[in-house]
Amino acid sequence: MAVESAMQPSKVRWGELEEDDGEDLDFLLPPKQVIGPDENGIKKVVEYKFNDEGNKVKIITTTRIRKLANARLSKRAVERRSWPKFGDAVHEDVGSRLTMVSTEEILLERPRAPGTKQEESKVAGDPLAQMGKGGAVLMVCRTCGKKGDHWTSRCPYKDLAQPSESINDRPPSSEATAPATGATKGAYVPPSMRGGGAERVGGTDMRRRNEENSVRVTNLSEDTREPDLLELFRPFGNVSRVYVAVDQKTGMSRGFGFVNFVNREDAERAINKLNGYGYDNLILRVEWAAPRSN
DNA sequence: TATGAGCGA
Repeated sequence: MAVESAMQPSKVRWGELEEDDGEDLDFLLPPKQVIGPDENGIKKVVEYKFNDEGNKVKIITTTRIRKLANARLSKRAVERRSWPKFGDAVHEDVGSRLTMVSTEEILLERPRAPGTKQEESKVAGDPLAQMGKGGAVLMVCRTCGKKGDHWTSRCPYKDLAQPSESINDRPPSSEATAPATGATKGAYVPPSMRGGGAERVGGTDMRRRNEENSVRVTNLSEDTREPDLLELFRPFGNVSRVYVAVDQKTGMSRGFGFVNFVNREDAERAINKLNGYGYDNLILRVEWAAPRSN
């Protein structure tokens, strides 16, 4: 009922509607004839139609099919015919064919499509090596081991003693943090259970997401992504979160991001060292982030 | 140019 009648119109396609105005009398017409092509390459098609006034009209279409030998090819095309086979065609019997379907694998590199995430970004290779686009990749920093970015003397980490003992480097069940129950050593202890169930570790409430020690990084090049930021900041200490602001519509980086450190001192040293540091041909601005407005 | 997501009691 209601449903059926509602669906009825959608079954008729608009393209078919036009044929319905005026009856289709084509069956009254003689069939289409194709004559030739003859030895001169002339092909004739004879067909009949009704014109707008409803009169029968005979339509003859004459086509000349150029024979290849007579075809007026460009000089260059003729010349190509005499080329020896090359590429994949060398090993194949392709007759006089000049073109082949290549089976060569070609990897297309798409600039970040919206929706794709960090896996595609520079972290796949050595990010800093790729930074020295076109430049010699002979530079190898003896301090941090990065290639292609900077010499040892310019290493942003060069006068870092060593990345200060970061929490992740410690076994999770050190005396201070082991649960009172005395778990097997090496067993994972969720932060909320560390320190005998007390929620405070190092003065921080570990049950809440760590929004502390948030560092804002601006003037990022547009192809800097989160893994790149992590690479850059990790040497200063344990990073709890990296975030690069991305335009939801375009997928383009908005040129700034945030890095959260577990330890405030590490964040501070990162700010001191990386603020003003040239990265991807831009000068980074690194400073304490204001708390999120939300 | 420039201070961030989204999950669901």
